[in-house]
Amino acid sequence: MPLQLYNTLTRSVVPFEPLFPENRDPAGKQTVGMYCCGPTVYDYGHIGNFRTFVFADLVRRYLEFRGYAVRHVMNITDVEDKIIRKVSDRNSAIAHNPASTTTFPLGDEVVTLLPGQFLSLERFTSVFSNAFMRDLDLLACQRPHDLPKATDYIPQIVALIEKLVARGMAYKTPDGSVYFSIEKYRGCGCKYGQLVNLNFDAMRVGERVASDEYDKESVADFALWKARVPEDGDVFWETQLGEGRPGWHIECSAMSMALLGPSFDLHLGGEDLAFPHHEDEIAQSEGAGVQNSGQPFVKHWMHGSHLLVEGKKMSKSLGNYFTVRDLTTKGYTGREIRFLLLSAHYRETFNFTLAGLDGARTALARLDECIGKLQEIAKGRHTIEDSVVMESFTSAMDDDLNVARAWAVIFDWVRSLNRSIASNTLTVGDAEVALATWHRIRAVFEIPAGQTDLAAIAGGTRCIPDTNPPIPVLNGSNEPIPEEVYQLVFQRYAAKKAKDFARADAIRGELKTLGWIVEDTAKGPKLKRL
RNA sequence: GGCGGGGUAGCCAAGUGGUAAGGCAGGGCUCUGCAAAAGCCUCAUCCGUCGGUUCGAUUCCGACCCUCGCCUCCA
Repeated sequence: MPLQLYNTLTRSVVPFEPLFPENRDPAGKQTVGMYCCGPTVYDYGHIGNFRTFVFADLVRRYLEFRGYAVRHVMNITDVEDKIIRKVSDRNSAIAHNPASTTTFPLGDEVVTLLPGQFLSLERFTSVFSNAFMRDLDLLACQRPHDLPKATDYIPQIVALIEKLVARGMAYKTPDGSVYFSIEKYRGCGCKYGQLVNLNFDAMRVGERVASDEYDKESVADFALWKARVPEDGDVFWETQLGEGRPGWHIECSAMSMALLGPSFDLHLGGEDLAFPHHEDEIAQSEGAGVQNSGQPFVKHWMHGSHLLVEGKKMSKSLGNYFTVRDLTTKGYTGREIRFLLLSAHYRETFNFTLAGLDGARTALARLDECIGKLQEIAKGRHTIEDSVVMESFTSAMDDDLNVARAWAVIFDWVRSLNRSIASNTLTVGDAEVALATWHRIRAVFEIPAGQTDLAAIAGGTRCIPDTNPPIPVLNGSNEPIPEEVYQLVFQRYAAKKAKDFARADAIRGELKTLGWIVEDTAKGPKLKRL
């Protein structure tokens, strides 16, 4: 069965076929162009944003697993109303004392401004775009191949708008802004409302139209170019369209087509982006008439559902608004967050909870423990994958990325391995096969190595003095064991041998205060980091 | 008001016209001097409610209840 993915355009799960099957990379792999709407960098991203980015990462990794060469593009929106407002607020605070050097913290960074200098849009957005990159890394998301910033694509944006104006799809208003005309677009036989069912008569769109959009001919029309206004400060570009800045939707059209061509395979984003953002992207991109005849702007649209936090919509007042660093501050790791985000189907609203994160930690420990034992048995070697497990895994993932089913396959497999390990029937060869299997699967979920996964095996391990045969102290953590801890383990061994169990238990308590757990295994004491 | 998702064990979450995956928590057990964040076993007569179709429905149809989202910046 081929890979099947839900396509918002058809509202159904359909086989995934590259738009240009004949395009291959040097290695002979079919190429896939994939664009995912990225962050607006005015603050830290929250866990909901990252659900979408982890989802995009999963799509990319699974396509790669399936043998495609993916080019992954994600935009960084670095000019936008909220950004401009934040920069301007900051600058009006600074303006009170323009004669001296100003220093203030911004996000994770410290900004220093010389006398007379103001915070620039670029400096401001770089702080949060850097933070975004760090969060992506923490969640083990592969960096997209291209991370275009809107401000670097002004010429392409302007060119696209001019094309739309030339084709009569867009009009200039008296203030100098340019709007896209949905009526003209539909008049050319194009369909507006491909991603959502729109009933223009029943829409309550008139009720909540922002008051500053009075220049539009029709309420559904949207801004391509916003003419410069005083509040923009020095955030404007001098272009053939006049002074101003791009609207929001147009940057994605301009950048995606600049990097992936006028027609490409996949476009992803959060479910809220389907309308109006993605709908408008289609209108702009196809309205410009740059595709070859019969080709769509995007073949396959995918949308990730939102998440709830502790059963509620995230909100600061409810205290359930989490950024990635809020969670790491609470002691959770990137892999735990990633695992939890990858535990539910992407089109299902997911309830993200702290208890779920705790559960993720335990589940991951079970996985780590199993892989660690396999490493010990196979001495880290791996051969070929277990075809039965790989087939079950692939068939689950082929079914519109059914990660829940895929994890069930993995945990069933872990249980059966544990049974064999416990009964001493797992051969070195079995372990090598199992490790190869995990190696493949892990490339998709990319759950970073846990403690025992990286554990030092056999060679180099220190042994308890004067034991014959030597009893090794097993390191089940991913950091070196301190000398102090080694000494305590040796003392505990001596106490146990002398049947001074009170002393042995006391030492276990001491180790715990030092952050180490000791488990007595058949091979020797095993240390894990608390 | 229009459109679109959901409601499955204490919690999270798959799934099927033929009698309920997986994870966490809970319970039991094993190894152990004792332990373990070690391992194994166990844990829903039942899938929002009420009707209907069917030999048989949690799965199909209808109604209703509840809930979330989009229609406006938003992952």
